Amino acid sequence: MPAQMPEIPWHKPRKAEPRQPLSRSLIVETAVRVLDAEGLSGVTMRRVAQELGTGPASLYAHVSNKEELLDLVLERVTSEIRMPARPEPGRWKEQITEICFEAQRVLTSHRDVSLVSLGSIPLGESQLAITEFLLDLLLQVGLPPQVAAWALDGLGQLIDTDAYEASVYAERIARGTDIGEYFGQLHSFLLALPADRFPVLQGMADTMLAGGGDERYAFKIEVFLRGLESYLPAGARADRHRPSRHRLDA
Amino acid sequence: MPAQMPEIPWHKPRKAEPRQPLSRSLIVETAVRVLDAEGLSGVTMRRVAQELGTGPASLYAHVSNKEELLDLVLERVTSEIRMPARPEPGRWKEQITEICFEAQRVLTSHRDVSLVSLGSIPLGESQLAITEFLLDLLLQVGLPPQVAAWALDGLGQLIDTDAYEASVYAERIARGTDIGEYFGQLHSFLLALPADRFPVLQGMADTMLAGGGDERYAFKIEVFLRGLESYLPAGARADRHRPSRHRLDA
DNA sequence: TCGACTCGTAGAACAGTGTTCGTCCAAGGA
DNA sequence: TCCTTGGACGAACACTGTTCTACGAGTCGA
Repeated sequence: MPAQMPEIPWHKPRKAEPRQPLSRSLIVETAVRVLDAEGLSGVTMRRVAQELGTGPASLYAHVSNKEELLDLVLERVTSEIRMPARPEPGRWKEQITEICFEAQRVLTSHRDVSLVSLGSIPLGESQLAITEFLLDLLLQVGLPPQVAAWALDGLGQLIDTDAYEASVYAERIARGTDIGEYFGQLHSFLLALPADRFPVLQGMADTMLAGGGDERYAFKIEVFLRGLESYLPAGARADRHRPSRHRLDA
Repeated sequence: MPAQMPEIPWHKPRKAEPRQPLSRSLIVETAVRVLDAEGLSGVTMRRVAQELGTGPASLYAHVSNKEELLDLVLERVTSEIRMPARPEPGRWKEQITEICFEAQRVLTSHRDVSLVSLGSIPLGESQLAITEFLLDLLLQVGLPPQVAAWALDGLGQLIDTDAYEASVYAERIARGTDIGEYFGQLHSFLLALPADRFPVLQGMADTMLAGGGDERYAFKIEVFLRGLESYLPAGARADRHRPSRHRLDA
């Protein structure tokens, strides 16, 4: 065996080593890690590639777009949402509320990922599974099919929007904004409004800012579900609907 | 008067000419023009500056941020929303519905500007005026103050989200996607779902895709308003609430 | 009338971004 | 064995928001 030739110095070996072979799912996993660590704006092709010890161009063999990558990230995150075993039409409002909160819990646990879901039609596997579950539930309750179908749309928007709003808050806090001070500023801003043009708003400054995110979220869900309830045929309304008292009711 | 000295060639006059002196409102106007012509992603500091015959750095004397510029753009757009002269509690649901559609009309007439309003607290003058109007209306109807306050939150989210969703559609069309073909693909996608895991969804493909944007929008508004209605104290419910028949009611 | 002193105007540059091009290497098939 | 194929990837392109720094014109006080 002859002595090995030295490397020609300017002809470097092409790469160091990618520990694992690059793959679609590995890239998505990494992107989620970066997302959790630095937020959605931190998820750049370069950043993800760097985390994998390579350059951005390498990602494009497995993912056609940044948009597609983000869709995959969203789908992976959505798959963490744990759904109940089966629909319980007897307590459909409670069950939907629980699902909404579970969804928000998962979404907000991955920074501002919910921004991705706004304005994108949910066609991922987990997203469809959730749709299927809710649709089934609403039909079992007795809602007309068209009402159930459109209601899903609204419910999805409610979840996404609220999750995004919550994450905007969270990001603000993460960036060091004192949330108490922030609310104080908001409060005094409302109080400082000219009373001749904004009499109602100015007088209700406290009421406008009352309640935490969860409380407001629960309220919006309840309003939507009560509205849905009104579409129940008379028969279904009788046995399914046990009107739940609420402290805001008169 | 002596003959004028020639210009030293390499010592060019610092600038050509900004027709009008730069100003905050002129910049915002220009940004809106660019927005209408090229969409939100076309609104860059360079693009706006170019339209004004100058460089991006010049804008920063009047506007501290791109974020601030976009907020100003949103406020200017919002000021185009025409509100009714005064609240009419006797037909509050109809009036709110009209306002929602008017808001959507204005927002979608400026491409995808509604993306700006998602996740930003509406503190602009026109935005506050709308809030003031709706709050006044809801209180006159007889809703408890806390309900009215939180309802505004939900109503705003509904308007913004739907406007954004509509604009995503519109942008897709503007980019040349055949919308009929697109819906056809969606339809056959739903039909191709495995029937064992998505029986309901697969069977309701038509129902899921039924209805145009306006119809769906109207439905969501109606659901939310009916939900709100249920928070009316018994007394107010009697005279204010004339239950409106709806073709989807059973 | 003359400086000083602002303040709006910009060119250049910085550190990023998503994406594409063309080249390289290694594995698989004929 | 050669040839093809497809993933990897350095370099580059055309952008982005923002800052630095110098320059010009105008105003104000002396």
